[in-house]
Amino acid sequence: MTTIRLHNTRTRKREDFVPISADDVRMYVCGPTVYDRAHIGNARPVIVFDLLYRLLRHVYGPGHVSYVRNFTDVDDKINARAAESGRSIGEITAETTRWFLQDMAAVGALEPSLKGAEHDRAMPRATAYIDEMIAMIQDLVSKDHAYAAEGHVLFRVRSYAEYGALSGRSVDDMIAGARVEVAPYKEDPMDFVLWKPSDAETPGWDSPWGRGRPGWHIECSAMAEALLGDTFDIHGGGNDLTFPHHENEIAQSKCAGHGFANVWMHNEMLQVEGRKMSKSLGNFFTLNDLLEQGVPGEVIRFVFLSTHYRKPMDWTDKKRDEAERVLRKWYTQVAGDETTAPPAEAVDLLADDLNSHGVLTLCHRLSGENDVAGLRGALVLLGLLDDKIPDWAVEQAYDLTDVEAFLSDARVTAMETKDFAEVDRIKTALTALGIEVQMSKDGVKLKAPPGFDGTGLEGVL
RNA sequence: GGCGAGUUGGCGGAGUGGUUACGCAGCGGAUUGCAAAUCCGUGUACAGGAGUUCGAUUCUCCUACUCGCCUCCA
Repeated sequence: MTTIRLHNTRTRKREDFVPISADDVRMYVCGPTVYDRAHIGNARPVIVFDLLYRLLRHVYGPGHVSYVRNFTDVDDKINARAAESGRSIGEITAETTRWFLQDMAAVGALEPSLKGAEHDRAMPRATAYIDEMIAMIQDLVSKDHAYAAEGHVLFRVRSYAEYGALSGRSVDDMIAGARVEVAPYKEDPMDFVLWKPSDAETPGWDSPWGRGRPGWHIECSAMAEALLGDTFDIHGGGNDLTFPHHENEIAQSKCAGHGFANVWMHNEMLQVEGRKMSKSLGNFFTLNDLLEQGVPGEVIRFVFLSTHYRKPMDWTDKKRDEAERVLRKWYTQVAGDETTAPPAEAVDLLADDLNSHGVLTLCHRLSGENDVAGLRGALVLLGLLDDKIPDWAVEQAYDLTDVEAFLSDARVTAMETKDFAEVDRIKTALTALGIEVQMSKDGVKLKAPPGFDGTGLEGVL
């Protein structure tokens, strides 16, 4: 069996991956807070961990992998969005969740699944696990790892000696550098909220500490335990979550007596044209914006896969264009073929800490060798190809036979008279329309650009 | 200030203790009426310094620079 090697943030080393149970390999990835469209950066962890999910399914079998990704549907940003828009929270979270799934499906991400369970249980909504969160908080309070104060419940960070191990910082350093306004009810500035009170307008649930809502960190700890058990294999997310989110998850779960995750994986951030994406720089856009502009999801995925997940990735128009050209070529090449197992070399590359770029390089080679089956298998493994070639890459059906004949006739005449003026005129005009003109001994061949509808041809004939 | 990741040819981007991939662009050639497409060929780049070593781009340390995180942003 292929040995997968993964970089573990916890140990800062690339390690052989040994699942707790090869019968059910379990992975948890932090999902979105559903208050708005997913921006392009949100797609990176989704694509990265989708790739890992596909690799795990390939190595251990599709029925032997459990992958959970949550939706955070209780959050102050959602509350704020509801207040400013006048819409209900339920409406906003339902719509945003739908958008998220559509956008991620467009970039080839499989939906998570849980071995032996209903499919949608693998994508838990935080609000469906409030009872589990309350139970976990009660447990932490009973073990003295948490305390109630003024309607809040706070995690006592000093009670967990290992706090900071994942992100490599000491509690004292954190306090020294913290720009935190310390709430008066906190025993220690580093303590974080497990539960907070809700007023009448804010969503809330009854609890031993009064009506309130959970803090963000406890959600993932509770849902991971409920769905994957108290010890599982891989926990993933963007590297901006390493601290404090993942550090806090570890503290909560470990103190509750769970083994929690063995391997921690973090993807690097995404930049746009060399700069951090932000609304103030005007380079902020959503996945949906790109899709609406006609950028195919496969092209977006290709660009993401062309940089290793642990390196910063830059989204540029140049990369987008190049990705489209390459994919169009490959898709044309593998069209009509049957999908077979991916080349072992492709699997090995991916197994080496997800060397997706290496697999793309291999695809270039397979394409050059015209190894259609290998190329197709590799593309399927990468999630760049399903059963059929995407519509945008299918050779355009626009019939140019008449034009080909017309040009061919003119060319035959020109060959005799040695006067190529008319042929050149036609060629130039066709090229201006975006049509690719190929002339050889065998005759004339024309290729219409994507979406060509014949407009402008009357001026040529 | 602390912590983390990164720095490879014109651009993108892999990888390796000892001849550095691959893609794009460029250049040369084949082919073509000319092109396009295709094919062939072509590039002495590994941030700087010190150390370990017979030998380092690859390991260690230091410096510089870039990016991210430091209470809820993937």
